[in-house]
Amino acid sequence: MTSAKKIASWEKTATDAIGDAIEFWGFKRNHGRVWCLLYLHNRPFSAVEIQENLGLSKGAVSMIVRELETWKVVHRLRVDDNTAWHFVAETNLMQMITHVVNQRETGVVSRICEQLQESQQQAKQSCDLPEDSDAAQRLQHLSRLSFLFREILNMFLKSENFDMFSFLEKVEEFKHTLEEQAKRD
Amino acid sequence: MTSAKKIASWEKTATDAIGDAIEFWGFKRNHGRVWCLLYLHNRPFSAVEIQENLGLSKGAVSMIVRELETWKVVHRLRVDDNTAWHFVAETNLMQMITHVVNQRETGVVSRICEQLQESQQQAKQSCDLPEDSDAAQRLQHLSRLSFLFREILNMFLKSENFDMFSFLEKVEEFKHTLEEQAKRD
DNA sequence: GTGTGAGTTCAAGAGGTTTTGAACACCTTG
DNA sequence: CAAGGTGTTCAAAACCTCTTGAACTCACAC
Repeated sequence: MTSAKKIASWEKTATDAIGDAIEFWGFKRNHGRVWCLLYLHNRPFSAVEIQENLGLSKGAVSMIVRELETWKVVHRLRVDDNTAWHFVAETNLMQMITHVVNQRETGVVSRICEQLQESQQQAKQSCDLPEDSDAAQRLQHLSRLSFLFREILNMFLKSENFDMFSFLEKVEEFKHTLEEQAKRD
Repeated sequence: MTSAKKIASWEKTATDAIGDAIEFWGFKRNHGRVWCLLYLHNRPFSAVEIQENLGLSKGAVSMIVRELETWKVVHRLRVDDNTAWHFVAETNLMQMITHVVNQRETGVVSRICEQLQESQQQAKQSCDLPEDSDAAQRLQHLSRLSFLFREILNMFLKSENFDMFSFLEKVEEFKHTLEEQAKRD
């Protein structure tokens, strides 16, 4: 509870850096710290070891490693004679990131796409927004932008061979419609 | 204070959607809601109008519009005879996003790059980490990954003509080193 | 059964951020 | 200068998320 026990200075710097990165990204700082500790050592750690190395509480370690497991960035395993669970970090960085992005972003982005479409529907149904009005066009732009993001995400996700070319086309196309809109203002 | 006054149903759906998106992105929900309101109407709004349309307090509107101004996603202007400030949304979506990403991400990503490098330095100086050890290589990988991200960001930022080709090369190169590392495990 | 250690859960607390609203400062006008 | 509308500030309140640590379950050993 008083803080870390055995961790080296360079390890603290690294785990904190990854912790900060991951927190900026919208996860908990300690998710990053725990994963990084395991990744750097590349051997099974018991919950107690994690607790001591990073100065976390028993409960915190229990929750964090389980969350890391559901993101599939940490794996649980038994070590021979030992009765306690041990944990190792996923080491395939690219695959790991792809997987996390998939779980985390896809849902949110899709929901926003749907909400914006719903807004367009509502605007049509209530007659207070002529379909060719300025506002309707702007709403359309937001909606299109959200679809563009979804498309980028999907391309990145099935990115064995990320189709940069059709992607670039889409970006250019979208930029074009934006510029036309800007001229009309 | 009791909530919105005149906003239409479709507007509420849209502003909330953008609010959610922007909040997921790490800003305040109300940043997104205010910007979206202004964007959809495309005319100068006074602080009081914003307050009434979105059901915010006087103080909140004051802070939020000022923050939006510093991000350059909203502009302040006087409207003819009127004594009060009015606000309009930036409408160039792509430019706007690029600009915000620049301000927001660049610093954070660079800081992480530096921290990871510092960790490598510390590891070298204290002799507890042989330079060719497993852990040192992993640390190297993290460091390289952070540089890759910075590179992607920079490319996106000066993306008049985003150089997809050298970008792809870099990604492939990095993937390659990761695969080699994976084999050695 | 009793004891021990591992692991989980959850209510309470700590910590952090956002919003509120009252106080204040500033104009402009009568 | 007094009045009224506008804009800012900031301490307090509301809110939300994360962590703690005690209580509990479970499994195994003696």
